[in-house]
Amino acid sequence: MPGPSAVLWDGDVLGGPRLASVRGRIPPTTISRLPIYLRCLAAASPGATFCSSEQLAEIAGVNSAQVRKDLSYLGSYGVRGVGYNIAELEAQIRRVLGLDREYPTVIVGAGNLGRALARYDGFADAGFRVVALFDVDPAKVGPGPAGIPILAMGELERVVRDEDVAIAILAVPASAAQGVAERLAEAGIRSILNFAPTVLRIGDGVEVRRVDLSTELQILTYHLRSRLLSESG
Amino acid sequence: MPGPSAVLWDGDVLGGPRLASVRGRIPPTTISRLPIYLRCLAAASPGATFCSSEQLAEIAGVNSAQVRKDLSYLGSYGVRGVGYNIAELEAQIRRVLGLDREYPTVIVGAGNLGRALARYDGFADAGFRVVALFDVDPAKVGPGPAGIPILAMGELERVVRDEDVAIAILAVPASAAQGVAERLAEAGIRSILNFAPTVLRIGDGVEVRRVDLSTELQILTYHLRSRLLSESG
DNA sequence: TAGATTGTTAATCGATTAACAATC
DNA sequence: TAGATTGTTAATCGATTAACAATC
Repeated sequence: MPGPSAVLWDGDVLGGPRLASVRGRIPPTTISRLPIYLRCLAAASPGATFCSSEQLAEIAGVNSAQVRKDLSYLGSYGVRGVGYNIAELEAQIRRVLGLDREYPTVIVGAGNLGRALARYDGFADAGFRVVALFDVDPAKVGPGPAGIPILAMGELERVVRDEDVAIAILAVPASAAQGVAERLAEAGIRSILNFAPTVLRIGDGVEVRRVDLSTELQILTYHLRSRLLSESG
Repeated sequence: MPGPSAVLWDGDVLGGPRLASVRGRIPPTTISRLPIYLRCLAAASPGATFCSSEQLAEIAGVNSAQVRKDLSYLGSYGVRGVGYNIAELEAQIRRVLGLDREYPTVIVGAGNLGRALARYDGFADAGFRVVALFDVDPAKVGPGPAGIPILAMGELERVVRDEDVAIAILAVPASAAQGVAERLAEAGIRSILNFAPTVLRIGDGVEVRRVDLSTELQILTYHLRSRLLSESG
């Protein structure tokens, strides 16, 4: 086993004995594709044991060289002439993404979006357990959707501590987002999924990902418009 | 005026006389930042007339050289030594993104997410008018959220035609997404915002953007895990 | 062995950013 | 003019992809 100074971090810390280590940084673009591959593998033919990069690329809608390069960052899970062992590869991707445990999650903002997200099955399916919703409006406090309680904002720090919450989903108005994000960071949250249409300014210790619904639509209209112009021009 | 062969497309087609043309392709990464800039400009100090690339960069959370490069693709809207005229720049970004008109939009899937999206103010604020929701479940057909009707899937083609719908928001289960996307394409929809956790395989004539909620959370867990490992390692 | 497919190299492509001349 | 800031160039960085040797 190499000394700790030889590796940046080591996939074997949580992994099984059969599996090679993950060495060095995995590029962000690769990370963002791993969940897609995971889903494609889960959807692969039930009987199959192996899956080629070509097949995976076809389902995921990417280039097969990209699949091979992406997977090479995880270590060697392919068999030349055969393909990738589906079960092994799935396990390794889950391990690299940290999906071999459950993540207590809170949703801040119990408006339309927050409540819909609380009911969204996809989160639970992927191992994200929503332990509570929070809202500034005292009238909303009480039993919430899908059996998840809606709590007062004052409870935030206590719940984060008691339930060991690592992830917060931010579904508050843009005007409130920055303030709430700062409170979450202060309470010890290290990961925020931000649905508020605003750029959060927060320390490096907190990872923020933004899901910006209007922005996505506006990018679509750019293409609609340019297609229109090229047709009429 | 240059001949049509000299430009790929021309921002003046819908633009005012004062404004320079947009020539050539705007890089996708730039397009995806334009909505952010637009929001930052709208949020800029109400009294101000000009805004520097440095200020804009600060609010948008990007490098100021990037702001200048991005904006340079739109033509020359800055004044050296002064900054960008906020109102002019806003107008030009809206024009480039095609936001100088309204877009009739449909939401397919009247589940939790579809209904929450129908109620989401951000869409209407940005000029996206949701004309109808659609659902396979006949029991859901009838008056829907925010005064928007829930219609049977059979009505899809008629509504798309009659209301000149260009954008569809896909909020159906993954298993149904591909089939619905093909119907939408067939009906003449050119832009799809896909919330179903699946990669759509569809012709080049249809622009698809994916919003993948579980994937976003899984990217967060990757960083949580690697932070955990580097702390304990 | 012959056929298939990986893992990796090297080329290409595109995006970011520092630096600075142009110019308000 | 002096100070400020743009617009653009060139350097750097990172991501994609074709090609192919390694090898099952």
